[in-house]
Amino acid sequence: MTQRRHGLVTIADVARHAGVAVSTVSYVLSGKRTISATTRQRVLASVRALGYHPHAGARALASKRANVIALVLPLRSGMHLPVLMRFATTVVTTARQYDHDVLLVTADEGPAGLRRLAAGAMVDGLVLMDVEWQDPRVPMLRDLALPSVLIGFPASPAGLTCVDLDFYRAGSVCVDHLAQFGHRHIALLGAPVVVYERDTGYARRTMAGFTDAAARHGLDAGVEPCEEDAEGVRRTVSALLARRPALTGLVVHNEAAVGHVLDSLRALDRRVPRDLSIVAICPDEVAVRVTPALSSVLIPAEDVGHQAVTLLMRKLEGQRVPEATLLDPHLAVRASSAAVRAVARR
Amino acid sequence: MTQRRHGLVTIADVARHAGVAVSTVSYVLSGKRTISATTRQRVLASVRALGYHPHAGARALASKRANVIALVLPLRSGMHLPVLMRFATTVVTTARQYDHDVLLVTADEGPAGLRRLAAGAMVDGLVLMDVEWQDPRVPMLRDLALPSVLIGFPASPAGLTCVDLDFYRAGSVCVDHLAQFGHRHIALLGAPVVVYERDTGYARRTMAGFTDAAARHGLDAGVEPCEEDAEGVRRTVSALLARRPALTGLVVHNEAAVGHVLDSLRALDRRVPRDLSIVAICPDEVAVRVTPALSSVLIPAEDVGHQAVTLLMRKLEGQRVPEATLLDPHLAVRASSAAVRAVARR
DNA sequence: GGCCGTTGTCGAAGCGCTTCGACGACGTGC
DNA sequence: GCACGTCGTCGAAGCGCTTCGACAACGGCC
Repeated sequence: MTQRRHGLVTIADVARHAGVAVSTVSYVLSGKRTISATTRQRVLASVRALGYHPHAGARALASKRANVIALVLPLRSGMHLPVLMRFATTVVTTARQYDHDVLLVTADEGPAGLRRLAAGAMVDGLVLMDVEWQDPRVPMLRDLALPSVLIGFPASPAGLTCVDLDFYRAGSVCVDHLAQFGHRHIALLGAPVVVYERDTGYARRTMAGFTDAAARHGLDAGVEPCEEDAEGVRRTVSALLARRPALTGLVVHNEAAVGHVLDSLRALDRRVPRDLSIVAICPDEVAVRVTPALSSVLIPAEDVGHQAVTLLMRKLEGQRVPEATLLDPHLAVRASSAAVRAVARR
Repeated sequence: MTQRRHGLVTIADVARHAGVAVSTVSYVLSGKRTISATTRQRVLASVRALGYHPHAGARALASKRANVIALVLPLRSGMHLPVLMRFATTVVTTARQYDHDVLLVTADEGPAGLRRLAAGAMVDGLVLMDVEWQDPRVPMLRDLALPSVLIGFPASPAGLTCVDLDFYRAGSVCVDHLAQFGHRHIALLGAPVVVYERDTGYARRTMAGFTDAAARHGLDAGVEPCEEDAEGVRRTVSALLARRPALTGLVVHNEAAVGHVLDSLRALDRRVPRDLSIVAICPDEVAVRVTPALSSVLIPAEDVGHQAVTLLMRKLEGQRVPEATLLDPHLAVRASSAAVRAVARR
C-alpha cells in the first residue's frame, strides 16, 4: 500500500510527515504524556496515511515489553480437542484485545523451552493450558520470574494463579437437579480409575461435590469409576444396574464414555429419561450430539480462556489477583433428565 | 539460575566473561565468520556459564529477522479438530528445529491482522492452515511480500506455495483397492452438497480421482453427496442401496458421517465387509475408532505440517520451491474391506 | 626479505523505539 | 509585574544485537 519502497515505515517517517519530533509521535501512540488535541490529530492522520505499524522488535527492545504472551500446551493428548481449540482461539482473541499476540508453545521442549522464552524476553507472560494435578511444568514456574496463569489446578497452587470450572459445585449442581426431580437413588459415573489414582484435581473435586450434595439431600449415592471404551462402559453400567436396581439418576463425568453409556442403557432396555435420568458434565457439543440430548454442566471454554488472559494482563500491570478463580457451573436442562416416576419400575 | 540480579544476561556480559569483543561472541553464535577453535570454546563456555539467551527483540531489530513464523487458523470451525491440532503441534516442533517460534493467529482480525504482523516485522513468514477453494486470506497474500505456505489448495494457486494430501490419487487408490478385491459396483459417499457447491478443492479432486479410476477399471460407479447428520446419512445410504442393489463397494470421504454410515448399514442388516466393503478417506483415529475398523487413506497431518514448515524455511532462505506439493496417499487395509463374494447375495 | 593474501579479532555504527530531562510558552497568584 | 507552576514538545541517550570495515599477525611467494 503506502509503504516505502524497501523496508518498513518507521516512526521517524511519521514524525517527518506530521512535522513533529519522534518522541511526540511515540507519546501520542502510547498516551503516556499529554499531547494537545491538534498535534494528536495531525500525528494520527500521518499514521493512517503512511500505514504505520511499530516494529515489534524495536518496541520490545526499548520498552522491555514484548506484547506477546505464550500459550503453553501440554504434551499428552488425552484431552478433548474441540474444547482445547476453543480455549486457544479465545485466548488469542482476548489477548488481541489487550494488544498482545500469542506464541504457541508445546511442552515438548521442556523446562528449557520456557526458560529460553523468558531469557530471550520473547514473551511477557504465560498461559498454561490443561494443567494437571502433578504437572511437570509447575515447579519451574516458580523460579521463572514470568507472570503466569494456569488453566486447571495443580496439587499445590499456592503462589500461583489458577482458573477453572468449579468442579465441586458442578458435582453438587447435578445432584441438586436430580434431587429436585425426586430422585433418591443416584450414582456418579466418573473417570477411569487411573485418573483417580493419578490424583487428578478435577475428578476428585467433582466427586466431593457429588458426595457432599448427596449427603445433604439424604440420597442413596455411590461413585463408579468407569473406563472409556465401549466394552468397559457396558460392564460398568450393567454391573451398576444389577447391584442397585432402584437407581433412577446418573451423573456422568466422563465425556468419552457418554455415548457408550447411552448405548449400554439402550441395550439393557432402559429408557432415558423414563427409567433413568442422566446429567452429564461435558462440553456442550458432546451433550447435544447424542440422543436424547443430555442435561449437562458445560465446560465453559470461552469463559475460562477469557478469564485467564484477563488475569494475566492484570498481573502484567502489576496488580494483585486472586490465586484461585473458580467459574460457576451452569446447568443446561435438556431431554435426558426428568421427574422420577411415581411408581418404581420392575 | 545464573542470571543476573535484575534483567537479562546480555551479549556484553558474555563478551566480558570470555575476554573477547561483543562482535566476536556474535560471530561465534551465528557462525558467519571464522573464529578460532580456542576462542569459540571459550565463548561457548561463557554462554553456558551465564545461561545466555539472545534478546529476541534486539536480534530482530538488528538482523531484520524475527525468527518467528505465524500459524494462521481459519475462522470457521467445521474441520476435524484432532487433525488440526496435530498439524499445529507438528508445525511448532518443526519450526523449533529451524530455531523459529510460532505465533498463533486466528483469521478473525482479517486482512488487517496479517498486515499488522508484516508491517511490525513480527513474523518472517506465514503458514496458512486449512485453506479453502475460495479463501478470503489468499488474495491479500499476494501483495503482502511475506513468504507463505498454504495447507490446502485455493482456486488459483499460481505464484503460491501449497501443500496437501493428493486427494486425486487418494480417490484413485481407494478404487484400485476395491477393484483388486473384485468389486464391480461401487459408489463414493462424499461431502455434503454445499461443499461441492462451494467448489471446495479437495472434495472435487477426490471425486475426479474416484471417477477416473473407476472408468479405468471399467467399474459401475456413482457419486453420492451426503449430509453429516445421522438422519441424512441414513436416508442417503438406504436410497443408494435401494437404487443399486448390486453395490458391493463404498468409498466414504466424509469423516463426520463415517459412524452413521456403519450404523445405517447395521440397521439395514448389511454386514461389513461381508456384504459391503468400505474404504474411507479420513483421519486414522476415526478409522480405528469404529467397528469394524475401516480400511482407509489417512490424512497425514504430521507430514503436511512438516512439509509446510520445511518449504517455508527454504523460502526464507531465498530458495525457490515448487508451487504444489502433493503428498502421496497411503492406504491402510483394515477390517472393512474384503474380496467380493463369489455369489451375490439377494 | 619485502609484498601480499588470509585469518581472526575488534570497534563502532546503526536497527526503530521508549523515556528522561530540558525548556520555551503560557497562565496564575500576589 | 515578577516568580512559579503547568502544559506541550523536543533532543538525546540508550535498549541488545548484527554487521561492516579496519587491522594486527602470520605465512607463502617470488
